[in-house]
Order: sequence, then structure tokens, then C-alpha cells
Amino acid sequence: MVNKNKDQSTEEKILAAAKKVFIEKGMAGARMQDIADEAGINKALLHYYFRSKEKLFQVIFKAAAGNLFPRIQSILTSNLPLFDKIEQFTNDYIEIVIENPYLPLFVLNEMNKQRDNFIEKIFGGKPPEMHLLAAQIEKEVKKGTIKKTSPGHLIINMISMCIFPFIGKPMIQIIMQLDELQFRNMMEQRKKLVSTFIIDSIKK
Amino acid sequence: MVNKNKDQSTEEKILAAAKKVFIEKGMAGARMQDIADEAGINKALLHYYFRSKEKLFQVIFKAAAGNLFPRIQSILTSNLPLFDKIEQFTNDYIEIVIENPYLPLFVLNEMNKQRDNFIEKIFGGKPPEMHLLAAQIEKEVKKGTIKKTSPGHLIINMISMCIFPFIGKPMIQIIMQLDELQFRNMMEQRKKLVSTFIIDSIKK
DNA sequence: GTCTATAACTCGATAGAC
DNA sequence: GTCTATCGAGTTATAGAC
Repeated sequence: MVNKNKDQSTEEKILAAAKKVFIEKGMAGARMQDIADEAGINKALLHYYFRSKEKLFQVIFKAAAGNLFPRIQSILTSNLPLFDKIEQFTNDYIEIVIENPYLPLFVLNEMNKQRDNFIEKIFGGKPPEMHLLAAQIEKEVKKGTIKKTSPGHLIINMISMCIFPFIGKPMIQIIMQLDELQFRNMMEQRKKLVSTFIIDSIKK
Repeated sequence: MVNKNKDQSTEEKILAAAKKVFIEKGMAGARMQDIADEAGINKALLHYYFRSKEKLFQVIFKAAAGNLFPRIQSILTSNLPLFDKIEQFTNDYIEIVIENPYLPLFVLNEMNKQRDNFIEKIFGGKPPEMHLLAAQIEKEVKKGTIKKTSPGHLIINMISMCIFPFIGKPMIQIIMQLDELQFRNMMEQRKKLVSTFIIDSIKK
């Protein structure tokens, strides 16, 4: 059931609070005091459970990145026909990001700052493989069902159109004069529109 | 000529250093000491010229945002035919971002953190207008040259495919196993490919 | 204008009582 | 496990000599 505080263990309360504060302010901008306040506990308890700010951050970051990347991996390696794959990916991925709209900026922002080994941290050493999807696209090109298409650019375009609108939300809202509800409605529409746009572009 | 330090006034040295440090580390992560070191001057001089870290940051942020937004505005209001407009925008915008690859993440990141009035700060009260481009698209739809197309989504798609690859660079490099040179080459290719992709998608 | 020195403050982390 | 109190490092900002 929905017990926002009562039935939650202290550790869970800390994790929920840390997620909120880190995503909102980033590693450098977040304060341990903010997290303690948000969790309704004392600052010292944070150190009792997670030793340091850095350690706590890594837990949150791994969880966040683990929500964004495996979905891409699974679509890159699934066995669906190409057009179905595109439809499923755009629909599902936009849905995920609608429910976690601040995740992409948080993860990409920290990835750009930390120069070290994400691959280890996030995937445990094995990054996603795109060769299967690339081969599938080449096959469709040879069959003549789609135009000559660069698999790499196609994947970049697909991911860009799913994720960017949420990162660029304030910019888009200014340019298009959208309030919260209008923006939300546009993102809902995109679940169908993006795959149509992509397929229209590559099919002969 | 290219006098990186000698002929530069102290103020210019500070601005260049501040731009570099703020873009790399963000407002919260940057230290006045870092900026002073980068500029080859003393910490106290920063306050002599710009009073506070916050004030210095605002100068850098305005300049950075002023580099990204007016370009969009100018394409939204220019008088070119639709397809030429799309070609020119994608080509020019990607070129700008290739030369300033960290600008988009910096600007969008800070826009998502500061909840206040950007429109004032960046545009002086008048945000870009997209009605002209929207009308142009509607006109082409009626003429039958392009499919029924949502102007809003088309603009979002266009901006997404130009900007996102630079924000998501580390993610893309992991998924596609690209080194620096390969990534750079892909971005060069995109200057032509993105407009082709868009036009293929909307033309009948 | 530019520097050194330092004040004033913030924040992560720990000690120690309960 | 949880709290209060506090230390010590690091940061912005200023005072004041040159």
C-alpha cells in the first residue's frame, strides 16, 4: 500500500530523499542537510548508513543509470521485425521518461562530469551491443524494404527524439509557449508520432 | 592576431577563464580559485571586476544562452522556402555546436535548476515566435508538397537531432564504441544527414 | 589595478550520549 | 539506531597595503 513514511525503513527514506535532492541539484549542488531534511531525519544518520556523500551518490547514480541504459540494450538485441522494434522502443522509452522526466538530464550531466569508467559502474564491464540491430538494418536495405540508411545515425536519431524533449523542456516551453499540461500532452502524442516519423523517413 | 594572454585585458581573461570553468563544472561545482588559476590572476581580482560568483556566473550564462537561442529564432522567422530552411538550420546549428560542444548541456542544465525568469534574462522579454514557421508548414500541407505534419513536433524533432548527440556524447560513445575522432566524423556527417532524414520523412 | 591576509561562513564528517 | 554538538577543511568575500 501507499505508506509514504510510516512503513518505510530509515534506509528507504534516505534513498528516496537522496534521489530527489541529487536529481534536482546534482552531486555538487546537493547538501547532506537537504537530504536529511527531506528524509525527516538527522544528518549524522546519513553517514551511519552510507559513510559518505560520495558513496550515497554512487548508489543513486547507479540506480538511475540502470533505469535508462538496459532498456536501450534490450531493444538493440531483441528479435522483433525492424518496424515493430522501432515502434516498441519509441513508445516504451518515451513512456519511461514521462514517468521519470528528470532522469536523463541527471544521468547525462554526471556522465559528462565524471571522466572515469562508467562501463564498469553501470554495466559491470559489458556495454550494450548494437551489431544485431545494425545487421538487421543492412538486411532490410538489401531486401529493398528501406532506403540506404546508416544504422548508427538512425539509432542516434531515435534516441535523440525520445530523450531530448525532456532535457530541453524549459527551452521548448519558451519557444512554443506551452504550459505544463500542454507539454505533457505533446509528450503523450510523441509516443505514436516519433515512430511514424522515423518509419516514414526510411521506408521506400 | 592570436595573443592568447598578452594582449587580453584582465576582464577578458577572467571571462574566458570563467566560461571554461563554469561550463566544465557548472555553477555549484565551480570554484572562484579555479577561475583565478585558469585566468592566471588572483582570487580577489574576480570580486573587484564582478562583485560575486553569482554575478559572474550570470554574465557567462547569458552569453552562452545568447549563442544558442537567437539562431533558433532567426530560422523560425526567416523567409526561405521550407526545405531550404530545414537544410540551412540543421547544417548551421550542428556546425555551431561542433565548435561549442559543451554549451547545450551547460545551458539546459542551468535552465532546469533555476526556476525563475529566463525569458527576461535571455531575450529581454520577447521569446522567439514560431507562428511564421507553423504557417509555412500548414501552407505546404495544403499545397500537397508535404504530408500532414505537426509544426511543433517537427521543430522538436529537428532541434533534438541537432543538439542531443552532443549532450548524450558519452552515452553514444559507449553504445557505439566510438573514439573521439569517429564521434567527430559522425557529427560532421550529420550536418547533411539530418536534413535529408527530416525531408524524407515529411515529403510526399 | 593587483596583491596578501584574513574574516565570515558553509559543509562533510566524527565523537559521544542515550 | 538515532540524536546533539562540534571539529576541521574549504569557500566566498572583504580589508588594506602597494
